[in-house]
Amino acid sequence: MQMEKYQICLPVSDPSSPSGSPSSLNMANPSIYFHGDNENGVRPESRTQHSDAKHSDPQTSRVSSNSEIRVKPGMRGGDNNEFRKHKYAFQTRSQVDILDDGYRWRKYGQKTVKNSKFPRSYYRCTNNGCNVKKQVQRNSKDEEIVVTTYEGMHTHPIEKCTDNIEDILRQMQTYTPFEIMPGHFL
DNA sequence: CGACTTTGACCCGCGC
DNA sequence: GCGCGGGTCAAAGTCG
Repeated sequence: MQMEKYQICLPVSDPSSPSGSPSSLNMANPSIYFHGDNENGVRPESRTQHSDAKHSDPQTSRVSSNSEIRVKPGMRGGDNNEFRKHKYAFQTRSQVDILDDGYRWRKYGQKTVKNSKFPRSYYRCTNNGCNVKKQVQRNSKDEEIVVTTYEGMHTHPIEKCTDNIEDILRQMQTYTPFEIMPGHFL
C-alpha cells in the first residue's frame, strides 16, 4: 500500500436516499448524505450473487451457537443511542481506498452496494476496547473519490503519525465534516 | 505464528 | 409474510 497525498473534498454529495429527493447537499439534514450512487440500476452482484440460500450448503454446520450469543444493540438505525455514537463522513480524492490516518484498522467485511459499482468495505479499529468503525466506498461516478465514514470515537491516542494525517486534519478544518446524530442514521 | 484479509453465510430492519 | 439490502460474523486463506 503506497503512501499518497489526499485531497479532501466537500462532504459527500449525491444522496440517493431511498425516499428523499436528490437535492443539493443539506448540512442540516445529514441523513441524506452518502448512500452510494443513484445513477442507474446498475447492479454489480458480480462476486456474490447474494444468494439467499440460507442453507443448501454443507457449510451451514457453522450455525452452532449463534442463537444466543448474537445479541447486538441497535444494528442500524436502532434507538440504542449509547451504541451509535458520532458518525462523520467525508470524501477524499485518492487512488487508494484506505486513508492512512494513523490508526490501525482491521477489515471485517465487504459488501456490494446496490447502484454502486464498487463494494463497500467495513473496518474496525484494532485497538482493544476501541469500538470505532469506518466504512470505505468509492464513488461510482467519480472513481477517484473515496467516501470514508467514521463511526464512534477513539478511546486511545493515535498510534502513529503520518504525513497524511496532517493534510487530512488541516483540510478537515476547512471542510467541516458531517456529524450524524444517532437518530439520523440512514 | 500472529495479524490481517477474504468471502459466504447469517441476522435484522424495512418496504411492499 | 416475504424478499431485499445492508451490516456483521467467523472460518479459511494469506502474508510478513
